[in-house]
Amino acid sequence: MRIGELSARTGTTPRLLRYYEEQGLITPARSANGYRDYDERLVDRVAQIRGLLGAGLPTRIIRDILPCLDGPRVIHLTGATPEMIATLERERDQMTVRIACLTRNRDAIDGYLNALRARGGGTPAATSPPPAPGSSGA
DNA sequence: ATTCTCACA
DNA sequence: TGTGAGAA
Repeated sequence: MRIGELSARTGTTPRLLRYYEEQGLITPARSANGYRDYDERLVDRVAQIRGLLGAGLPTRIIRDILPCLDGPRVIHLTGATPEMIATLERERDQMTVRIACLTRNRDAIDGYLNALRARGGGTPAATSPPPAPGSSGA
């Protein structure tokens, strides 16, 4: 399939798909006309990439661990070099930090929402927006 | 509609 | 980590 179809089926913009290629995350074949030709399996692969990126992993790490994931489930335990284990441990710890930060911000927003609802109830009209909650890290 | 590159946030 | 512009 061409980039437009993969774009539609993965919900990512074509521009982003080229960017992932540039980062070495995917390597589509080329048709005679120079157009990228994406394999069917790339649909799931892009979903995996988006999931990992959404979890906060940098493309560099994803590029390293992606070959170790064949299906939705982890398979290549064989490629578990001590190097990779260390990076995975670091990534896990960073995720823990991000989760804590997200939790704080969610609670801050929740508290603000509750305060609003407690005194106003009605539509807040067009007043100036409140300052953002603690933006430390996330 | 697809390709590329350069530049920017 | 992404986006926009301009040209082919």
